[in-house]
Amino acid sequence: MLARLGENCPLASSIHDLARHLNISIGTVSRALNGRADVNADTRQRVLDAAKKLNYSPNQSGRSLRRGATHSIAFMLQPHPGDQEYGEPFFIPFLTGLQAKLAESGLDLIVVMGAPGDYQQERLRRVVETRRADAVVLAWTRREDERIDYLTQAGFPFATLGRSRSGGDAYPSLDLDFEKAGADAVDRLVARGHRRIAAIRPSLDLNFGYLFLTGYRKALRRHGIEFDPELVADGFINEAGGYAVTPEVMRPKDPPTAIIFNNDAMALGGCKALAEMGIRPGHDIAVIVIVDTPLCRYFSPALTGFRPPLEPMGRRLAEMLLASIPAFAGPEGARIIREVWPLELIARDSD
Amino acid sequence: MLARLGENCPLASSIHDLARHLNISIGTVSRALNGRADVNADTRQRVLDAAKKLNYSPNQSGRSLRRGATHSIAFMLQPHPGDQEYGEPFFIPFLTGLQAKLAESGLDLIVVMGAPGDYQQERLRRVVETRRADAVVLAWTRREDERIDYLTQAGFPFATLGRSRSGGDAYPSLDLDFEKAGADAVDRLVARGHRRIAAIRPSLDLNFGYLFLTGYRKALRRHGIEFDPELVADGFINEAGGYAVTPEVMRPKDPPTAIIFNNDAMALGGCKALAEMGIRPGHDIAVIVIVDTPLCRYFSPALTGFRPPLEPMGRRLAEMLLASIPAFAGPEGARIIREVWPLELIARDSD
DNA sequence: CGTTTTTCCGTAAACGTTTACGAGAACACA
DNA sequence: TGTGTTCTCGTAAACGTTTACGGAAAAACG
Repeated sequence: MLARLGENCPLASSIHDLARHLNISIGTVSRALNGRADVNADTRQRVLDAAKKLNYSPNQSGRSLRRGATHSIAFMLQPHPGDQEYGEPFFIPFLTGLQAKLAESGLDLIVVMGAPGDYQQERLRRVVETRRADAVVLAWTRREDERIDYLTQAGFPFATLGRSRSGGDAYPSLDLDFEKAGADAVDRLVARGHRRIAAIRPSLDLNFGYLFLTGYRKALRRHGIEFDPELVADGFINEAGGYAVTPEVMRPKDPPTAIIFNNDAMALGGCKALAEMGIRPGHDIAVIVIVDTPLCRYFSPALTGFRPPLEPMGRRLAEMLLASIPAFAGPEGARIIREVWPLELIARDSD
Repeated sequence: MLARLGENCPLASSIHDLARHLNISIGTVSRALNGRADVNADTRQRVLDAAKKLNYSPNQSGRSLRRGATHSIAFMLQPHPGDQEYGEPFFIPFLTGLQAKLAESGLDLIVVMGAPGDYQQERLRRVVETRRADAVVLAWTRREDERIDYLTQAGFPFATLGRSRSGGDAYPSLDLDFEKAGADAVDRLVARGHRRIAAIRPSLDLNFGYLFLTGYRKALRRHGIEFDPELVADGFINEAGGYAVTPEVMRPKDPPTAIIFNNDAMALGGCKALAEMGIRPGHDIAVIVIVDTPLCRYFSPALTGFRPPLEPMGRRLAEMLLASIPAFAGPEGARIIREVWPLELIARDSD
């Protein structure tokens, strides 16, 4: 036996209470509430009034059970291994947009926390198997992503923030053009006279790190610069990771004159490491961040980088997810939309 | 009509399927699954085996409906007004601890997003009225908090991260000793020769900002320093807020020689503003942060501050919440626990 | 006025669980 | 053998909805 509402909870009226109060049947009450056509306009109004007066709101469990749908979408939020003290601020604006758009369709957004490290498989199964949500939204996509394989194989609706090679094109996805951003960063640095350009990436198989490096290498080749693996390092995708891994690329002989960091947290940690080595970002070395946040703007020096439009991305991915689900898509039918958004470089003081 | 699972979803077995497969009644299956005593050990094993084989897992809606409990706890996550681009990383480790402890009791943690600005009242009502969760956890407590009034009046179980004057002592709460931290910061600065000490707080009525200022003022008085309201400023609780508001306390005549920031984001924004004024934190002015995060450690200079033990706090608050709910509390019965944890100053380079 | 259509509403089943109740079988005891 | 107890299981109701179905009353039509 688990928690029950207190007896003094004034919000426990059911559809039966309304029916009794109005002396009509529960069927009529339900139809009136759901706006069906076969109910008299007058009785509908009486039901609506009574609902407001008795503070009625539908029991979610009952409704879900009957409808076979929960009216909610789950976002899988995953602390990364190494994030004991600090998390990813990236998602809050994204979730704000996601929830705003979902709310317009009467859907709730729930965020499901996983334990660090298990990469969500277990949590995801739980959400799917207990039918806690009608669809899920995934982030941190990997190149090969077992979550995507699982969901497609299970026939469970989902959408992803980020691309993957898994699952074909059968699901909606929204991603940023990290490949182009990587190339743009190199172009800009080369135009400013740099030839030795390092790259700091998150470890794991995160796809955006892969895409970034692809663009980086292509641009180097285009400029006739030979790729030097010693100038690339992978680390935890947080401050500690950037801090730990940046010294690795600062080779004693022929060190880089510029570093591209894959995200803001790693850049902040990396700049700390540089400072401790007596190297001043923006003066002694150029720094560009691929995925920045306002943190980078308020850093000294303000870091040049690409700002992802997180809130619009959340809204858009919600639209795309809904469009892919037959029950939600309009008369034109369900369709899978995949988008890759451009990333715009914002020049600040660090390069 | 909303989304339904795809037909190829292999996870749709119900208790009836198990019963049919084993040629026994659904009652027995349910009892076996729930570990009740009145079922033969042999049949129980057969049920368990079949459940695994048919990939059974209980339908959450059905269970919730029957039990009158959802087996899940909701955390209300709220983007602040002004957080268009960036969110609060503070909560991820807290949520990690919360979910870890709840999972030990078989409970799910769901995070409910609100829209920025409405301060959750509407979302909260929705969660409570549709009975989406058995209890909720609140953060960002204000001195007078209508959410707390609402929940106590509704008799709905909840716990808070942070204290409030609302609702009496009828609910569990876990807070940090911001008053002592504020005083400790002043003590440390005074011991280092400072007499003009500014304070930057979040606006709104957030209780921890109030507590901090109380400690600050008490310590000033203890040291015989007159309180100067011109050295106190309130702003949005993010980088932009710190950036915007810090110049206000840098009065041309008799400026402060030290600033205490209430949290990490405001401190980072504030340091940016200082840098643009040609004032170097750690050299020209001392800086202390009351609630820091690893960001402060990786900043240059590393900011002196107090680190909240977020993950343990999450675990503890889960324990406290569970202990307050009769259905969960052990034989000793439900009890309300309220705790205030000390905050330890970690000296770094900024003061 | 008789017939057909429309409007409106009540009845009851169903969604997947849990659980109170009772019944049959097996067993113990006198 | 008769009575009482224990073990195990099936039956059925209940949780709060939604909805297919049918029927009564009203309206429309000839």
